[in-house]
Amino acid sequence: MNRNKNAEPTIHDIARELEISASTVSRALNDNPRISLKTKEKIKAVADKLGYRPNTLASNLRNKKSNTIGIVVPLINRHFFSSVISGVEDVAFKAGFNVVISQSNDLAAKEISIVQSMFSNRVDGLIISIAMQTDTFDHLKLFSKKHIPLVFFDRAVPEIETDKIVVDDFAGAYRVTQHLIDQGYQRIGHLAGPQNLTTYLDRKNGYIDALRKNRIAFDESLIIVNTLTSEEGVLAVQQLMSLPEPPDAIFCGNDTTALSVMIYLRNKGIRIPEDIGIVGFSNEPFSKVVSPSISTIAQPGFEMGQKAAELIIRKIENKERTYQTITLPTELIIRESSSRK
Amino acid sequence: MNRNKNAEPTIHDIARELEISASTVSRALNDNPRISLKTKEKIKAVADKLGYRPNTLASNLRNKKSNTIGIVVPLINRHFFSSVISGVEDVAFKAGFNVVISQSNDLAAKEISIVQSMFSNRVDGLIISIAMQTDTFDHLKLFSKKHIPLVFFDRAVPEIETDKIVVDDFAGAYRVTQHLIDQGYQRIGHLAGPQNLTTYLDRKNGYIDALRKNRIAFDESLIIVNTLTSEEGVLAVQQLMSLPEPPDAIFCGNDTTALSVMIYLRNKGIRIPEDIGIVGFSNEPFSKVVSPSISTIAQPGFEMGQKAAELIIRKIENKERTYQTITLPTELIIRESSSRK
DNA sequence: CTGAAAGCGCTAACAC
DNA sequence: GTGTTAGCGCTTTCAG
Repeated sequence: MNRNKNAEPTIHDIARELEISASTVSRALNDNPRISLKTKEKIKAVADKLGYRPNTLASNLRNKKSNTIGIVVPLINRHFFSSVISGVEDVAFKAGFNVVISQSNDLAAKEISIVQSMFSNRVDGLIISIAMQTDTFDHLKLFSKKHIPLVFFDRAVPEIETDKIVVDDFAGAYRVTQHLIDQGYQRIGHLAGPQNLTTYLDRKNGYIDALRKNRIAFDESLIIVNTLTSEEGVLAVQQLMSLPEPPDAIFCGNDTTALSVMIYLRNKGIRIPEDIGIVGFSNEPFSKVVSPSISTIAQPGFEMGQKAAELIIRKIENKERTYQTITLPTELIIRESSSRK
Repeated sequence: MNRNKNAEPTIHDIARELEISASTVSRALNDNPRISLKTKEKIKAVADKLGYRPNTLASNLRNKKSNTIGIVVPLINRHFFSSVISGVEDVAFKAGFNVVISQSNDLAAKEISIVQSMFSNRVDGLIISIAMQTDTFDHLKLFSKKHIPLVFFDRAVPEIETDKIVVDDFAGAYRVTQHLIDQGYQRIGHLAGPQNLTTYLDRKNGYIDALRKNRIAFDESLIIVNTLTSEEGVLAVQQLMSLPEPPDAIFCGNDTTALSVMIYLRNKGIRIPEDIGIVGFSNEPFSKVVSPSISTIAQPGFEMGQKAAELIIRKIENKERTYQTITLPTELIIRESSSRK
């Protein structure tokens, strides 16, 4: 029946050509040991001749799996996230999985919509870093409920018990704060991100803990919480510098704000690191090459992606039911913006 | 039959519950006007109650389309490419398409494998920027042959007639070279990328043309061709600076090499832009914030992605058969590294 | 070692 | 406005 020119050849076409059954063809193409080498070869030859390409859609439907891993990130176009995606793709491809990708733009509504669509598309597993905004989690619980592997990376939801790949934000923040203290800075401010996200909460807590361990008085007015965009970095530093006792160092919740803060201060004639020390978080590519270069905490994005993919693939294939939280180490990178000794 | 607990409900389950036929359910869920409002509502209510989620796989198989757009880039983790991906995702999602993504790592073999896998997955269209290495195109011709929409962006294959979204590399290179000349640079070198890629070829030609129009003698020894990594940038600048008559300006084929070249020269005590002018290409995020900031050509990555997605979706939906090449304008961004006047 | 037959979940011509 | 039926292309029991 499938005789018209531009229809894709199917296993039936090649079966008919050889006057055998489609099941044999299917088995041969899947290297089923029950098929003799001879017939396998014949079948593969005809498949080639006809330009046969398996229809994965059909196979997926039949097998009730899509061979696809979904990944949703706040923003594709951000170095950390694109590194993670790259890592996921790297191992997923080698394991024969496709990767479908979407970005939430840090919007809860879009995230929900994406996640539901991925469910409908029967992704075999979902890797996600939640949007800043997201504060309801039914769309994600759906996955756990249906026993579809779910892996959080970076921004995880504490109340959902599943696999998580995070970095040790607390320790990173602690170390970078300690470093500022070691450099002789005494009055250290902090630009914090949304506190509903554990990453930013942990960073703040690491900072507070470092102050406490060093018996430095903790001053609430030195902490500013926003969403850590360039613009908000500028607003925050304005606010900090207009305090009666302005800080002599600022731990910025990410490199983006660290940079905008530095530029603002430089324009005010304030010297970095002499007058004020600046550190960031994430080790964006630019932080190494700006002047002064920015001290920061490196997060291994590519490795996180690889780990997330490895983990989810193991879950997909073994159906193992134990969850783990993998905490990857961060690295303190000391550069010019905080080195005054 | 579908009675076991953790099986997903299907339209048959909801049909049985209401003692109607599955087709009615299908039609209702797809808002087919032939179904009365009442039954639609009843059906949707039951669907909700059962937690029904359409199985897109099945629907796709039946409809012979996957609602999926494939995109393959050399490297996900590169600002320009992740911007393009972001743009593609942006419009694809709004139009109800999924985006599956893969990276070739600039390896021809991996690219071929990816593209074939995407074909087997029956992507409705493919958006691709080819790998540096790729010099055979059968895997791509397959798409044109089967009339599956194919859109090239940035790095296109001249011999395949299809839609293309490119930037005007020639004009960009011309303008940036002209800018160097306007700044009084006379002996301008060029770091070029692989010449099998039209992007890099066009950049070189734009450079040569600008020299010619300005009656500047063209010196072959001032052009170095490599793959434009940081390391190769350093090797290239070493070679250029050891010429009997070294250049007084270098047009680097991308910002990455521009940066590594600058760092090398600075370490040698050569001043930029006073002693030597540097320009790059692509406007990587870092080029704005390094010191000196790098003059460069901005390519609208996000817009390219949006355009590519719009174009391919129109092709997917209309089956229109005319191809177009959209050339997006570039923008010359003059910064410190080339401004000595 | 191979074939027949059923079915994955959905859709759409065709009937009424 | 709704039901019947067949089938998308593949896999997989069950038989032989």
